[in-house]
Amino acid sequence: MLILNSSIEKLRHFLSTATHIPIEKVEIEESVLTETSYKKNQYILSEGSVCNSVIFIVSGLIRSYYLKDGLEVNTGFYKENDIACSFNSLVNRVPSNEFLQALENTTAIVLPYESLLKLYSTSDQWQEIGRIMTERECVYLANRVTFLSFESARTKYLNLLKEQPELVNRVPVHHLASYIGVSRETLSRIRSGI
Amino acid sequence: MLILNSSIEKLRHFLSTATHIPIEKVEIEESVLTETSYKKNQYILSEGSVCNSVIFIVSGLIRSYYLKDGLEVNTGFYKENDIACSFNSLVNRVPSNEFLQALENTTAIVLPYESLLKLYSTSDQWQEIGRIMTERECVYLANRVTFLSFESARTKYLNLLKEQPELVNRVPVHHLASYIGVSRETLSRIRSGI
DNA sequence: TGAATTTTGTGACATATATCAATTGAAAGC
DNA sequence: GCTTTCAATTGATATATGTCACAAAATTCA
Repeated sequence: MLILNSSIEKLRHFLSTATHIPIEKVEIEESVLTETSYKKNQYILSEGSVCNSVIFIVSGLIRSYYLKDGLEVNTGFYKENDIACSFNSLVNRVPSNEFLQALENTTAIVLPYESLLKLYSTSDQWQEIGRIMTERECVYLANRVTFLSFESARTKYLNLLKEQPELVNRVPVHHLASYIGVSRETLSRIRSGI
Repeated sequence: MLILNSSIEKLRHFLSTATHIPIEKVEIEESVLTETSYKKNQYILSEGSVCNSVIFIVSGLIRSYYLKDGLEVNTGFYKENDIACSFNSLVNRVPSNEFLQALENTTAIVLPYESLLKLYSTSDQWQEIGRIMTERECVYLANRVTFLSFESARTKYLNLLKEQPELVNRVPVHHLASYIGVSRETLSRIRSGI
């Protein structure tokens, strides 16, 4: 058995909860999935490659980032029960401008994009899952626009603490700083309460 | 006839182009649509109301904005061949935090959310249209995050010029300023080339 | 057409945050 | 355990951009 049943159950449970589709209607053919693991610091995707799968994280932590003037700008963190991919690259079949890298040893279930498309075309349930998951992403991104663009450094950090408190204890501070669009020095000062 | 055929054709053409679904497969039952017009400055949706429809703009211009500390922050502009709604409110059935207001006299086709859900549940084509349109929105928002958060005022304005040049000639400058997260004075100086 | 309102443009000044530099502290590797 | 690399803190300084105040255009509308 290439893939643990417990991992698949975790994925089904996650999809059901996220979409409000009853779990018994969330059917996944085991054969299209593979379980993979990534060592800390290992790259899952590099700039310039087309993202060919979505991965559901069973355990561990991944970050996405791109390079701006040679410096890393973090765009997201994905932990257990999150789905990670380079979205634009995946859906538009273009080279990714971002990297995906494991920040911790990670196990994940990989669903190839081709298989996802097949699921879409053969299953109403999956078509709906795809739409709802994408809607969720939109809502998340719209919030991110608001907070990143129109709030102070302190507010952005407080919002991060409120919305994703788990990250703060797992992700190095300089990565968090770039994720919320603040220099690491400024974030350091905010955290020390100045 | 409540609704002009030419408007419906415009909508079908738009959806076909945006999703790459052949136009003959984009079927819309006329009875679920209504054509409406809004006078300049008229409100289409107010903060606190639940957004109950998506509107396809046949002609004219609409903005969305929310209030932050009593001041307006613009979140989007929607012109001919754009779709406007308060996304989070629409898909999560919660009161909107934003306003939708016509900036020009506008005609639009209104599709109630209930009808959209019905289309989703009875038509594979529409399920796919919904998913792809949502994917497009995600890509747009992800770009917006990048530009608003990590670029200088000048770069943000230049990017706006590049990506949505039509807006610059139609939208008052102070609205553009708030849309790209810059004070109107700063934008004024950027435009005058200082 | 003329008054009133809204929009845009400039100057002076304030300030949040970035940048640079140096230090300390923690983690990784041998 | 010691060395080396990486991460976090702290201070001094620079700067982009915001804020305030006022004036000039441009629109609106009666």
